[in-house]
Amino acid sequence: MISYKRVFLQECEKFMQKQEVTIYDVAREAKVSMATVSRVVNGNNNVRKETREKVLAVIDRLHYQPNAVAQGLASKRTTTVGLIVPDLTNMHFAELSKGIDDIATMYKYNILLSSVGNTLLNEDQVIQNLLNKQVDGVIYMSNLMNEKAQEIFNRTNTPVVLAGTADANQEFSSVTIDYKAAEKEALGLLLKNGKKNLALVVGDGKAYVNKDNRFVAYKDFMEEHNLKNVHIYEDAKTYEDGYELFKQIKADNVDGIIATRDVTAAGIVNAAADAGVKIPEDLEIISAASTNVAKIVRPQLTTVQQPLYDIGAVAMRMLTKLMNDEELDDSHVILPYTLKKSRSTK
Amino acid sequence: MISYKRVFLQECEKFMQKQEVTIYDVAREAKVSMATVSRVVNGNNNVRKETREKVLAVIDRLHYQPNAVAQGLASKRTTTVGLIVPDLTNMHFAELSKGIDDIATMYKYNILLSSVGNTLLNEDQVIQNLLNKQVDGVIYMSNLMNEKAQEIFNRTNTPVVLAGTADANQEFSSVTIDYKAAEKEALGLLLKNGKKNLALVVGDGKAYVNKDNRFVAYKDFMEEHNLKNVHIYEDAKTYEDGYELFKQIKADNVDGIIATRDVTAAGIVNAAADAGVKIPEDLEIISAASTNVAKIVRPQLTTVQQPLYDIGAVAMRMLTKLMNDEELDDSHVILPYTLKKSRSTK
DNA sequence: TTGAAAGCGCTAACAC
DNA sequence: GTGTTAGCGCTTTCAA
Repeated sequence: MISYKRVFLQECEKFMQKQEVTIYDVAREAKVSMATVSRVVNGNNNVRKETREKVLAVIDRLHYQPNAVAQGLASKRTTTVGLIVPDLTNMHFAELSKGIDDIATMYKYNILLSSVGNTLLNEDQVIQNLLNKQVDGVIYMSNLMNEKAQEIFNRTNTPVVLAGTADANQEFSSVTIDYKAAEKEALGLLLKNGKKNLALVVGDGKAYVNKDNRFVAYKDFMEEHNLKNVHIYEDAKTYEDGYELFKQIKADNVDGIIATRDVTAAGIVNAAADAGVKIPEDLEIISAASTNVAKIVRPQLTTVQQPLYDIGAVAMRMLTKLMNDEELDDSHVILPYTLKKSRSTK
Repeated sequence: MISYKRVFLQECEKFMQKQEVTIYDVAREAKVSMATVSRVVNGNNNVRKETREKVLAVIDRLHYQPNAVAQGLASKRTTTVGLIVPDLTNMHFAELSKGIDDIATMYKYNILLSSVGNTLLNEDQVIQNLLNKQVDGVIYMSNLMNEKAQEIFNRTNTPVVLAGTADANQEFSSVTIDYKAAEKEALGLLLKNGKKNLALVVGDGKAYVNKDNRFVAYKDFMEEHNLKNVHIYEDAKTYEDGYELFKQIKADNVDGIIATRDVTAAGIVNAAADAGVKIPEDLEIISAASTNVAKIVRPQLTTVQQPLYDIGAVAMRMLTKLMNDEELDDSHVILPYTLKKSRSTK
């Protein structure tokens, strides 16, 4: 019965649209079983050389390509990993993604992308959707996981690695830098340069790196050095936000700034220039990120150099191990950063 | 027999790891057939209200989530589209991707990402891999499709839309701007401002937008206006490339530049400033792209504003129609651009 | 409105 | 080294 259908389809194909060649067709043409074709396709060694060659010839002639969806269903592995990212147009995430992508490619994984910046879908819906697609693993780079999302991750066996972020309880594997130490070192530089009225400019105040790290480090530092004027500016996400914020900064007599995004820092720098405020004489500024923008703006920004590409790459490498049921040497990798001095500080 | 296995698994689940609830389990618990559960899950109206509610209650209780891989195999639709992009850290592609992503989300498609910047895999291998995963459609935004890739696309029924690029023969649906007109308008501005020694600075000279559009428009323009000194600089991709290139530009006495990337333009601008060359008095420059960088660099860049987000969004919308077997009103959409004058030209 | 059953294209025991 | 066969979890006729 099936063979009738096959024959019919074959006849159709001659006149109609492009065929879908299946493993079944290859087996028939090569006069072997499906299992043997499967073995050849998957590089299994238990195939006689001549058989292999015969099968490969047919595969070539018929332009056979395995259906990865069927493979996925049968083998329970999709060779696909989910990537959860807030916004690809933010260079921070683009750089992380590149590291992830390169290692994923190396290990023959595809990437299923999910943005969560969008308000159309909640984060937990996005994650559930990804898991329903049977991804073998997930890399999470968003700012803060909500409770529902955590619950979902806990209910599944799919391994998860956080890249460039972490959860407060360290329940998930993660790759980060020491954000607190970086923050303190940067503040230390400003203080050493004689600045006393130090401010913190961040994008999302609720993000783990800010709330649980930079804010803490900043407050510690201020207390340690007996500095009373605490200035934390939140929601400064764009160049324009930075440019606008400068008025406030000036009104507050701030003379030293750590900005978490360098587009924001660039906005502040340009606004200062336009207002005749001299950098670094009257105002010093350090960016906690470092993309192209940091070297394009004049004066060039002193930055905390995060190894974003490496963070992504290491996270993906860790994920490949987890997907392979290997043990991790370290579930919470902390990569080194460097404070790169440039013209926006003395 | 099956039921034995089920019972065994259920017993296991109580002690062991997290379960995988299937449509079969839901059907049994709700005392209906798999078909009915399937209908409920897929919002089919042919289900009595009470039955639906009963099933939904069980789904909720069991935390049932459909296996999208199995759905894909059975229905031959994966609700996934492939995205082929050279480099996500290039803002041009990041912006395009955002438009694509938003519309994809709106239509409930996931995005399977494939970078082709990587030399590990050829473009055609990447594309074949995407198709093997049974994506319902593909958005292609790379620079130039090689022949093998075209062949693969032609052999498949999977619809393809090119975003921000096109093929010379217009065989594929595409969304672009009128690159030639934009180029000529920009050159016209430089000429009007008294610049005579006009140069073109591009990244990839083999890219369709350059080879078949900007180069052609440039050469036309030069001929039309009887300008003899043709200067085309290729492979200027980064800020540093731009900065380095300035020496050559100066040596060639160029006084007007169109640069296709604004990081490159920024490099040229900063190099000019460092060399004491005045912009726009001695050298005018227009960027054919416009990202944040164009407004951060001083003097701000005059740019050709491409509606990148819209190009991506329209391309994805077109793809949804093609995947739905709808007719397209127009297979080659051309979106408007604007020449936005700023401080890098008079 | 519901159910039974035949696939979707492949993998992986298991048998030979 | 190769074939047989029973699934993977779902959709989709077709019949009732």
